[in-house]
Amino acid sequence: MADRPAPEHVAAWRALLTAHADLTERIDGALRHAGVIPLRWYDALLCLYEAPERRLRLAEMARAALLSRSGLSRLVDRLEAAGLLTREPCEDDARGAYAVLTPDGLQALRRCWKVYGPQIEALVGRRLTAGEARRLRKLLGRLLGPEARGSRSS
Amino acid sequence: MADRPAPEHVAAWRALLTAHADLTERIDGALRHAGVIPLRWYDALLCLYEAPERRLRLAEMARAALLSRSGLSRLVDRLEAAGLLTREPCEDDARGAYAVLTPDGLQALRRCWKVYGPQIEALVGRRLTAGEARRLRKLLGRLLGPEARGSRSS
DNA sequence: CGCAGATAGTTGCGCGTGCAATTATGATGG
DNA sequence: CCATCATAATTGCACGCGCAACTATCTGCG
Repeated sequence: MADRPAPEHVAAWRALLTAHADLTERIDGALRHAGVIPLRWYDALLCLYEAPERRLRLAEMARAALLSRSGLSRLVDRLEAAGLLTREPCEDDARGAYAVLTPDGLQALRRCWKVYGPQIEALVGRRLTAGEARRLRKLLGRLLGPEARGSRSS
Repeated sequence: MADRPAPEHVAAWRALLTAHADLTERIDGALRHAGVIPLRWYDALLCLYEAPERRLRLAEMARAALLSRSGLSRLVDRLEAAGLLTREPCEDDARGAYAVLTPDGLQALRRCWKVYGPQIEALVGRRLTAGEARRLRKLLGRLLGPEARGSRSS
């Protein structure tokens, strides 16, 4: 019942919180200082960039960008106002809409990467070897798992 | 100049963002659902709990709780309004103030842990062995480092 | 066909946050 | 002793977010 977690697990979780807060702040600060789009915008636009035809349904985009639907809706408002993407109606389903990356959006993405890339290199690349980074990615990936519900099933 | 990061490092960074967003959302949801204090409040109160005499200068607390000063100031307002801590003037320095944990605050901390602990166990403990958790913590810890300023030197 | 229920997206609302400016106090130098 | 600058904390402001409620459309069943 109590399910008390082991100290190692708590420490790992707290390290995750700290590392995230620290790195996010530094990177976002660097982006702001350089006058390029913020991290959230980058993430959202990158989702489009990686999608087939550089377009996504808004709900997909919300999932990919780790945002709530309403949050995404407003973000798309801002990105559209900035000319970095456009909304396009969906032909199959009149309720739905696509967000489509514009040339300006692609350019913003590239400009941002000129700052973002070096930041990742400075904050991650210089601190971890390639092998360590792979291990880190794997360990973090395990935390997402399919509900980890070995719980009972088996 | 370009400092392009290796794909492994980018993947690790993205995994960190994803894992943080996913776990934070789940845990905070569980806390809200259980009607206990949210994660931020817990973190802040825990800083006090771990401090000598269960009191901290507000600036220290801001650092420990990963918040800006203004953010912390408002958070302390809310926590004080909820009776979970009190502000006490600092004798050495009339500008400063301490935040001090109250008995109610301690109780809130314990109640929250009853939900938070099992969540960590479910989301981290069941997915990583103790050894893996230790490795994860170490890798994440390396990301904070002392500015990793080999920068140029070499 | 027509209505109930599900689904896509948007909007009202309140909250929490950071930045910049402000207030109050401490430290330093003429 | 007073002026100057640094520091601790708070406050004005605008922004971004999620939840819940809403509108519009699609789906299925009688």
